[in-house]
Amino acid sequence: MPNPTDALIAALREWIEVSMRRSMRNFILYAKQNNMSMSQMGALFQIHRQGVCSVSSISDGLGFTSAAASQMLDRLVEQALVERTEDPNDRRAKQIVLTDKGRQMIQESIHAHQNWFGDLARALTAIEQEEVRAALNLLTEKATQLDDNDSRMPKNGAF
Amino acid sequence: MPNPTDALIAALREWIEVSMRRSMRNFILYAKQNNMSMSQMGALFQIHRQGVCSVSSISDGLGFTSAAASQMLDRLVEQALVERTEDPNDRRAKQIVLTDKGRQMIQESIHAHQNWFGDLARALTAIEQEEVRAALNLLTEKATQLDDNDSRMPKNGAF
DNA sequence: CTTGATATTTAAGGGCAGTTAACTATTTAG
DNA sequence: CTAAATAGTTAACTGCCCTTAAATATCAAG
Repeated sequence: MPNPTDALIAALREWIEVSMRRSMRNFILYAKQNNMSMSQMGALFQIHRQGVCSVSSISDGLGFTSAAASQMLDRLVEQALVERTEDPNDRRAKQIVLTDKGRQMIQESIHAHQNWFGDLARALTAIEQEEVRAALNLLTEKATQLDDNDSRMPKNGAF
Repeated sequence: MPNPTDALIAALREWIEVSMRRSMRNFILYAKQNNMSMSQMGALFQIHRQGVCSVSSISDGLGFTSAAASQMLDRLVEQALVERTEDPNDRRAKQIVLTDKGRQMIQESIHAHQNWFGDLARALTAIEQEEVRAALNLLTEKATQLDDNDSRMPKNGAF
């Protein structure tokens, strides 16, 4: 006996299943074409979200040791995707930022996993488009509020 | 000058960004806790979607060689997550199916990345829940039709 | 100034992912 | 029946991911 909330949860589940499959497929394809691992893409997104960050905030966000992050950064620096400079406020720490090339890779990967949105939008009538847009904006708003209140969802999370 | 379609695409982009981040974070966490790589989880989902499948359909779906798939299946069989038996119709081929343990892992991973849906649904009024549910069902329906017509989105895709 | 904590790096090593190449077994086509 | 194609496995190898342990440099507190 599904109440309205359960019905909505079921709808979320179905939509996330189909949308995740499409988006992840394109995203993984893009990563593979550019010889990037999931961890590397995760690190890039993490840095993108934070703007400037430390080695340990990357390792914390991705859930592995700072030694691993340091080594992965070696490879990202070598590919000129990120820059690693000394933090002037604390000379033990490093400041990690994306290079232009790194930012471009982020943008391309986002575009790659969203390249089917146009087809989907055009499959809807103008009225449907407006209704769906309103619903999605509402969901996004509430989910963002959840993020803000949720200790399990730190600002520095990758993806 | 955003027309309605562009506005919808923007709404999709925002929602997918926030929902993917939450869902993927939980999914990756679950995989890590069970010592599973992304490739292994992808293979498991692929087998789950197809019910019964061959080694080469897995390697095709995930985009690598059949040798790699064969080796990965060794590890999944060893963990008792999948079963590999001879195909009675074609004795060159193997039939790959999930074990109960494999199915359970799929279910748990889905539950892990959807454990925030309830919080989100309860943040909406009853009327909003119904509107959002209708919009999501519409999106799911149209996206599924896209899948059916889209050669880039084969049935056997992982994720 | 010394002691202890913090941030990062380096070194060594285990394990998985994925490749190519060679091989076996089976099926299909002529 | 034979030749070619197909399905999968195995072996050898490369490279990345990630770990622990130890080292370096800096900062912070007394």
